[in-house]
Formats: sequence, C-alpha cells, structure tokens
Amino acid sequence: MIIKESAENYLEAIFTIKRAKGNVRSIDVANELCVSKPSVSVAMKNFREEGYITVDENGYLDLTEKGLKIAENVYERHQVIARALIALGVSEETAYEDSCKIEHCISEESFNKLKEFLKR
Amino acid sequence: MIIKESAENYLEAIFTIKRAKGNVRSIDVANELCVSKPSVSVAMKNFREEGYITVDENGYLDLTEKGLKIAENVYERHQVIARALIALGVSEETAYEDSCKIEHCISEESFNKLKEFLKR
DNA sequence: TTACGCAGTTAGTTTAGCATAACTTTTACA
DNA sequence: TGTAAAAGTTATGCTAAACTAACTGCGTAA
Repeated sequence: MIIKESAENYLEAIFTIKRAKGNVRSIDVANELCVSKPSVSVAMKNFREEGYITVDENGYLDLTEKGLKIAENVYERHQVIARALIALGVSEETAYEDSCKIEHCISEESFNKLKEFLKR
Repeated sequence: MIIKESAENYLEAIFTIKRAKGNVRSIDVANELCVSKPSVSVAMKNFREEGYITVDENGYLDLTEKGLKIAENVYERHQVIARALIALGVSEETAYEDSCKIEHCISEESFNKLKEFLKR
C-alpha cells in the first residue's frame, strides 16, 4: 500500500483526535475531515489490512508503530509549515488551512529549511 | 469551465514557452510538462471552446486576454514562492519543483505575506 | 512518388478520491 | 419491548486527470 495524500490526512486525523480526546472511532475521523462515513470506512479497512492501524471490538482505532510513524511525520510537517506562515504574519486559521495542503507536496529539503528558519 | 490545478499548469506552460521561444504548439506543452499528447490535446480543446486560447491554422497556440490573466497570475505565484524558498536556502531546482505544486494550494493571504517577506 | 515520421485527435481504460443509497448491528429509551 | 438513532459496511457511480492504442493529415527525403 502506497500512502497517498488522502491516506496521510486520515492517519494524521487519527493521531490528533486521539491526542485531543483520548480515543478515536471512524465517525470522528469523518467529522474531523468532513468526509463521508463510507470514505473513512474503506480507508480504515485498507489501513487495517496493511497494518497501519488496529481496531478493537468496540470500533476504537489505534495507530500501529508503522502508522504512528507516518502520522507523526505528517503532523510535524503541518506544524512547522503553519508556524512558518504565522511567523510571516499569516493568520492562524489560514496558516493551518494552507499548511494542511502544503504538507503533502513539500520536499524534505524545503521542510528542513523551514525548520531552520523557525529557529532564527 | 472551472480552472483546476492541471489547467493552471497548462496555461502557465503556454505562457513560459511563448516567452522563451516565441511560439507554442501542443507538442511543446506536452514536452514541457511531461504529459502525453492526448492529455494536452483534450485540454487545448477545452481551452479553445472556453476562450482561454486561440489556435491558428498551423497549430500555434496563443493565450487570449482571459487566458493570459490566469497564466500570469500562476506564473507570479510560482516565482514568488520559489524566490521565498531560495531566500531560506533551498536549492533553485528544489525551490522551483516545490513551488510548482505549492502555487496551486496557497491562499491569497499567505501569498501576499510571502511577497512582503521578499521585500525585506 | 511513395513512404516514413511528426503533430494532433479520438476512443477507451485506469487510478485516486470522493459521494449516495441501502443495508446490518448495536444501544438507548419511552 | 419495540422503535429509533448511531456507527459501520457494501455496492455503485461520479469526476479529474492521466494513460495507451490507433487513427488522420501533412510534409520531406530517398
């Protein structure tokens, strides 16, 4: 399974929801990302089959080590890009919206330079 | 016709090729963007029908005022984002590659802040 | 002058990502 | 205790954007 842009978003959402409220179900991901239940259902089925998440008997989702690694990586990119935009004077709301898209297409090189920029 | 991400790239390519070598045909666009001839052919047909370009009897393409407006806009975004990345220390090659993707998902607000950043 | 190669087009297929409709299963509660 | 709501699943289909295969039309060179 190749992790595509939308898959990155689903994994990141599981990560942030878990962090915010302690547990995550598919419906939470659907609400968070404003997508339909079937979209999430299909994505979670793939994640389960490929070992990115586990699902307990009550439908609660958990990231495996493999899934967590990707989620944390995407989350870090999201934060760094947003903070860089905010440092330039962009509003928080716009910064987070934009970085949610930019996080999927920025290179490692540019990402690292953004991190250096934030340290200054 | 809603101008989507790929359409923006096609219009921008027509603009930059024209500027670089004086004239543009579909095959030039295909080579520039590394897409197939049919992909360009279909896009150009839509552009023609919607008044974004004109095509002369020899197959040479020209942007209409409407098309030029979009192309220049995308081109400016491309340049500004690339220059901002370069200012942070990113290599020219990576900066242009990344900005080619970022240009399609950045907000007006962030774009303006990048422009201000470059003035400093 | 024939035949080849290039530009462009048409038709059909694929992949990613989403949607709606309709179903099951479980839980809550009046 | 029966009904309704909520969560999840399955089937189906749409749109965007690309592809390959196979065609046309045209100009040039052998």
